[in-house]
Amino acid sequence: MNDQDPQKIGGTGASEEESTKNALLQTAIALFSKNGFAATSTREIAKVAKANIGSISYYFGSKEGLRRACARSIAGLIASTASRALPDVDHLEPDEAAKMLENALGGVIRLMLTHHNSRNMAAFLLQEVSEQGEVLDEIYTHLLEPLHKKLCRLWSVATGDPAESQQTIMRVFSVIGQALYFRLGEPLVARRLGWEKIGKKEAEQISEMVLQNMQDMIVAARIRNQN
Amino acid sequence: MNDQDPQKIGGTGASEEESTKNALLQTAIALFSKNGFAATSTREIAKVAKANIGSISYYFGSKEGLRRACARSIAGLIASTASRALPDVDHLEPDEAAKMLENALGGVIRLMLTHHNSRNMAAFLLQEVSEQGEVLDEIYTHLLEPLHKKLCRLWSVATGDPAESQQTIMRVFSVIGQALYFRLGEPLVARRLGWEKIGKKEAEQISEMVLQNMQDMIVAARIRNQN
DNA sequence: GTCTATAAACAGATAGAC
DNA sequence: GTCTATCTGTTTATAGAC
Repeated sequence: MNDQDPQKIGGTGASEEESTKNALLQTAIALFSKNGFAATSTREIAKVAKANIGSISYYFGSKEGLRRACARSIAGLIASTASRALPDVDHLEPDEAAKMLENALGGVIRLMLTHHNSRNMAAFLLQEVSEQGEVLDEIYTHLLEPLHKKLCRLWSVATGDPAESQQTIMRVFSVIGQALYFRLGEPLVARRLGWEKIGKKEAEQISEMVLQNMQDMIVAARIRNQN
Repeated sequence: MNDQDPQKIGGTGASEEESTKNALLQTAIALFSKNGFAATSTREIAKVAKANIGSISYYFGSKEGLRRACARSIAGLIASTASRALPDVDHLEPDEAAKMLENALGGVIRLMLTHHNSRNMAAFLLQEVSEQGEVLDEIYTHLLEPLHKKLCRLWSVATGDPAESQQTIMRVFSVIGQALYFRLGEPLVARRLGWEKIGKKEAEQISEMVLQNMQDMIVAARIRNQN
């Protein structure tokens, strides 16, 4: 209806035999994200992906197996993207660390609010978290924890706060939360602001504001640490 | 057949004829919130509520009707609670407005993170927003918009920012977003902080930190407005 | 108002042809 | 690898007894 073709994501040359598998995966991510896992039937996925219903069992074993594959695919892509955006965190000056935090967060916000696949992925992960299924463990261990620790180290260098203190951990979560909310509450946010949808221009405004909030928080933390 | 008296939610005083209806409503909110609308069968609701399956049709017409009733009940309760917490917003000094924002936000965070019904309600509303169903319109018009406008006026008095500017609207959303994220991402947040769950003590810590962030944002906004 | 039985549609999974 | 037909169980909704 509205989502465009579920294309290969970061995908380079998936072999011809796997194109069906990949189409199923991308379609499933899109539909699960949009309508939820339980509300999406395997028949619908197969139909949209232009595959037959049997192929889901063939490639993924079951509907639950398809869900796991979706989660792994997304987590892996985000992790690799993040490790490229935050290559080396050590030996930085406070202002460099702050700048790196800004770049990373700004990039994530713009990507999450505008890029179609990213929107789907964020929605998918959120549902997995709220349903607390089996994949949650994997998401936490392989994706969230290493990424969050890296951000906390950056925050520590930028502000002088200790990197693994409860305060720092919560503070970093609250910055992430600001960004995520604009994706999650998009229908409400857009309407309240008189926007038809959140496009490139609107994402830029949101990004600027969240980054300014973070900057204000960093400045305040530095002042607190001067005492 | 509308849902006034949303006060009786954990309800002791519901009239005898309506106790079945109320049990169905509360059970539905809990199960829809926990497992999602599509993943929850009417059979399960009836069983948990100790009612028979036919009673859902009898009282609410259909499963979709039950969902609408849940949304209305929650929106009504939140709206009435909020209007009690924020009775009069006019003729305030900046520091009074800031204090009122703090009290309201702190109250919401503590309630949302600890009180069982509030947790369910927040989860339910979030799902409705992300699914963009019919009730979304009602939630926006009767709940979010009036409440958000009130908060923006408070923010305006506290900081000097114009009340209905895009900046102010986004800023208030970002504060709400911080609070909501800790509810939404609770499984991840708790694990990262080494907490088993978010209880009263933990909610207090989160509340303090978010309120400090808001205070920092208000101070920074005041400074910007001095130019 | 409450409850049971049942209809009609739909779900996920699979066997087997090609 | 792909596709169809079909099995088995579950879903919502409803008709009708009490």
